[in-house]
Amino acid sequence: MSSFKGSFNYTIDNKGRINIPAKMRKNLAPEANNAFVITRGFEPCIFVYPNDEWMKREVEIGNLQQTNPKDRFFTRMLLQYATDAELDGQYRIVLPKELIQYANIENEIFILGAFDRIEVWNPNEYKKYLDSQQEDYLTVASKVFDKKV
Amino acid sequence: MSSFKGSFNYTIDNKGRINIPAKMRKNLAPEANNAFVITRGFEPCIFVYPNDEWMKREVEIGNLQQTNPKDRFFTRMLLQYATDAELDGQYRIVLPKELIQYANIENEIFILGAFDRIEVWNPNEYKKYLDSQQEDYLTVASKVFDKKV
DNA sequence: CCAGTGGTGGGTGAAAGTGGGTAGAAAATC
DNA sequence: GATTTTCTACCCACTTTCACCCACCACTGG
Repeated sequence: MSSFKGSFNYTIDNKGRINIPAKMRKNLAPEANNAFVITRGFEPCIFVYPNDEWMKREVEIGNLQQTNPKDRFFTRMLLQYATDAELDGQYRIVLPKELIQYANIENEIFILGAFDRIEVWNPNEYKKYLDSQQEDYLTVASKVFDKKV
Repeated sequence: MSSFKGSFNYTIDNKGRINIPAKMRKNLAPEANNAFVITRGFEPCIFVYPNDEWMKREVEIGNLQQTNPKDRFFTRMLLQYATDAELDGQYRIVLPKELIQYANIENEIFILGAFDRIEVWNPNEYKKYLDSQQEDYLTVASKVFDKKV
C-alpha cells in the first residue's frame, strides 16, 4: 500500500512535467509499478493516485448503481478527467494541460502527500484554502490523535 | 512499544542534524526499525515519533472519509509537516529546515522524552512554556497520581 | 589509566531536482 | 495520399543537495 506525507515546493516546466519527490517515491508500493492516475481534485488542485490506490477507487465505482442518476454523474466526473501517467527516466510525470488550468498552476507548485494520493497545488491557492478553514492545527490534531474514550 | 523519558541538552549542527540520546535509543522498539516520523508540535517544538508509534496515528488518518471536506482538511493538516527520517551511522536524524524555523531553534536544543514521542525544543522556548504553565502542573498531576475512586 | 561508548563536526561522491534537444509518432492540412 | 505541423517519449546535461563516511574529543566505567 502506498502512503504519502510531507510537502514540497517544486516547479513545473513548460512541458507540464513535475518531479515526484524522492521521499514519496520511497513510499510508493511496488504494486503501483511506477504508474499513476491523474485526475481532478475536489478543491482547485490535482490528485495523483498511484496505480494500486486507484484500483481501489475503481472497485468502488464498480459498486455504484449505474441506474441511479447521481451515481452516474459521479462516475462521469471522476473518470472524465482521469489520465494514466508513468514516471519518465527522471522520475517525472506529465500533467494534462486541462488540469493545470483547472488548478490555476503557473510555475511554482506545492506538492502535498495526502495519505493515499499526492496533491499538486498552486502555492497561492493552497494558502487561500488554508485561510478559508476555521480550525487550527492544534484542534485538528487533538481530534484525530487523542485517545478515544 | 517505544516509550521515552528524561531530558537532554544537546546541540544541532549546521546541517540540521541532532543526535538521538543513547538512553532513548535503548527504549526504541525494534519494530521502529530505527526510523522516525518528524512533525510539527502543538507548541513551538518538533515532535519525533518512532515509526511504530506513528503507524498508530496513521491508522486514525486512514479512518477519515476523503469525500468529507473536513476530513480532507484534517488529512492535509496532519500530513503536511510530516517527514520520514532514519538514523545515520552516528545515530542522528536530520530535522527539516521548515520545522527548525517553526520551533525557533538555533544552536542549542532541549530534547524531551514524552512517552510515545520525542520532543525537540529551543531551550528558551521551553522555559517560556514552563513559566506560562507552572500553575497547571498540580492539576494534571492529581489526574495521574491520585487514587481513583 | 586505558578502552569503549557517546556526542559533535566536516568532506565528498552519488542522488535529486531542473532544463532543454531531438527523432519518431500522431494529427492536421492540403 | 502526400506533406506539413504538432506532440511527446526518450535522451543528455547541468547544478544543488544530501547520505554516507571518516575523524576527533569527552566522558565514564572498569
